[in-house]
Amino acid sequence: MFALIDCNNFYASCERVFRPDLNGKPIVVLSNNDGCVIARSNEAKALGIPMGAPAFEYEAVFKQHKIHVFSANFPLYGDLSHRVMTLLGEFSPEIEIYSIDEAFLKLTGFDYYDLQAYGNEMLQRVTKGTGIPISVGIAPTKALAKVANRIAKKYPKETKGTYIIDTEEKRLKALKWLAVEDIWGIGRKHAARLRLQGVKTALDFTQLSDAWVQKSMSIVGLRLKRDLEGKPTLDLEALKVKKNIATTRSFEKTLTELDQLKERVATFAVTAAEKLRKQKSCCKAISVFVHTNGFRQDLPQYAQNTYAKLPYPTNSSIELAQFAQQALERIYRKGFQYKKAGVILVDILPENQVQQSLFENSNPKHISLMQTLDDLNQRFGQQKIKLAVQDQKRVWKMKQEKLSPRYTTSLKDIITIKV
DNA sequence: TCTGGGGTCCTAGGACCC
DNA sequence: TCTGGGGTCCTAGGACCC
Repeated sequence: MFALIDCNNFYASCERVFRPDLNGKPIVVLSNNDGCVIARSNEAKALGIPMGAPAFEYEAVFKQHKIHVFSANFPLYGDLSHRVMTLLGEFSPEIEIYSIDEAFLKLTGFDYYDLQAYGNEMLQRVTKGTGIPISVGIAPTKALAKVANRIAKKYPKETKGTYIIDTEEKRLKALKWLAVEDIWGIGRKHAARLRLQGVKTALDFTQLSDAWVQKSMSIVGLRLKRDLEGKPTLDLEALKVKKNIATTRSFEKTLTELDQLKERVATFAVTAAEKLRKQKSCCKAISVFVHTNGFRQDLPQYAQNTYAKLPYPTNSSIELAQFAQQALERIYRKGFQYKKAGVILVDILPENQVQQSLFENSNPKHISLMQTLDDLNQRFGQQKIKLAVQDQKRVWKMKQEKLSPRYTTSLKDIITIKV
């Protein structure tokens, strides 16, 4: 059996951990730059706030219903996620951390366990240990565990947060209940196509012919079908090193000058390089893009990206910042108001598999330099040590007007208790 | 009239996830 | 005025190899 554990309204729940006064109150969390809604508590969902709602359009609604609005606080969410995963890891030797708020556990050898009780135990442990509410779905395959989890979440009272699909009868009932567009792995496009075929539920989907599914949805669709049929097809996946590493941001105010963009792109390259070194990799190529605000059709639009093979593999912030700036110069055009830019490191390989070249290599001194840089930044705070090309005056601040404290990752934000 | 067979690598585009 | 960010996998087709 597989268990899928999913944190309920994760970001909103994180904001409540140190603010118990917000229990039962509507909460939304905004994306970077306080742009749009990326998480909602149940109360906010009930008020009809959609996912992705632009914050400026909903300001009046937030006010009217006294909705508590937060800027995204990713250090807090990342830390609480880590705590949740650590606790879940106690429940099975085999765990796959699927996303920041979800994990699969493989329950091999649990035949004589009361899984309902086991799910309840997970729930108690995580709630007590972190304050984050979770739902547990248990079933013979990953796709069915996803379905079971959905049921647990939808009917918290009846299921007490844990639902198990362990009989053919329950499987059929669950699949009949699940709308085709809500199946894990079926997105908007496929759902629309399936609807045209008369497929309304997950059960209908499993009754299509293998050939049709494979032809129109590739092997991915076929695997999913088998998994939903209760034939274990998808297995736990090991933690993999990333094949792409991106740092991209929208700007609060548009930029027009090359120098301004160069500073941003250098900073993005530095951030991406830090992530690259963290997984002990180098990259052989880089991609840089810029674009104007696509929502402003009244302004001249420009969007361009470029891909550059590097002369040698590297993970040095200094070298990558230089290459990123050179790439930017090739695509920059004067006369546009730029809204967003990004750096994506591609062609990633482990740093111990880098081929030395006879002619040109990454500066070997940068290895210890980057190590020192990372150590200092780790100790004294993110990007305390910067490159000279980066903004020294902190001109570029993200719009984060409703940021909560970093309760668990910053000593100065730690809560004080008055006795 | 008739023109082999079996591969790999790369890229763009499409689909999906959280 | 204001609209997020970061990933994965699969397929088809072209170029190329022996």
